[in-house]
Amino acid sequence: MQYNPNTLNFFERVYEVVVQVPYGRVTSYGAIAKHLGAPKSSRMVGWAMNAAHSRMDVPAHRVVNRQGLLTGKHHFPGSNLMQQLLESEGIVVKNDKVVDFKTKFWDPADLY
DNA sequence: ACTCTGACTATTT
DNA sequence: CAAATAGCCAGAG
Repeated sequence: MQYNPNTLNFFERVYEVVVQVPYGRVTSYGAIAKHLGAPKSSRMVGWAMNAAHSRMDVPAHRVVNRQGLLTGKHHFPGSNLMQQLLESEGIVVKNDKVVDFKTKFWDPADLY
């Protein structure tokens, strides 16, 4: 189902994907963007996360960059809340990077 | 309508 | 391996 990259619900679509990230798993901005049919709009996904602050149902802490780096940790309250949230889910974070990211990585396509 | 910005990514130095 | 570069596109002023 190819989405039409209209500005319509771009954020909403991002949220829909992010909320589906299973407990103890993480995904990347690029993967989400690609799933939305706009692989070049990974930055928009990050931007959407920024707006997702109002959405408490959006686990933004489960979204990291392609290297498993917690690039958005500075956008969370506190200094290391993002990492703590991840670790509380069983994710091992070292040096702001998800250990075994390859294994913990979850792709929206995995649902199908 | 225009310009600036950014929670990215791939490629190159 | 770290830093710089370029492409990318939608939101905000």
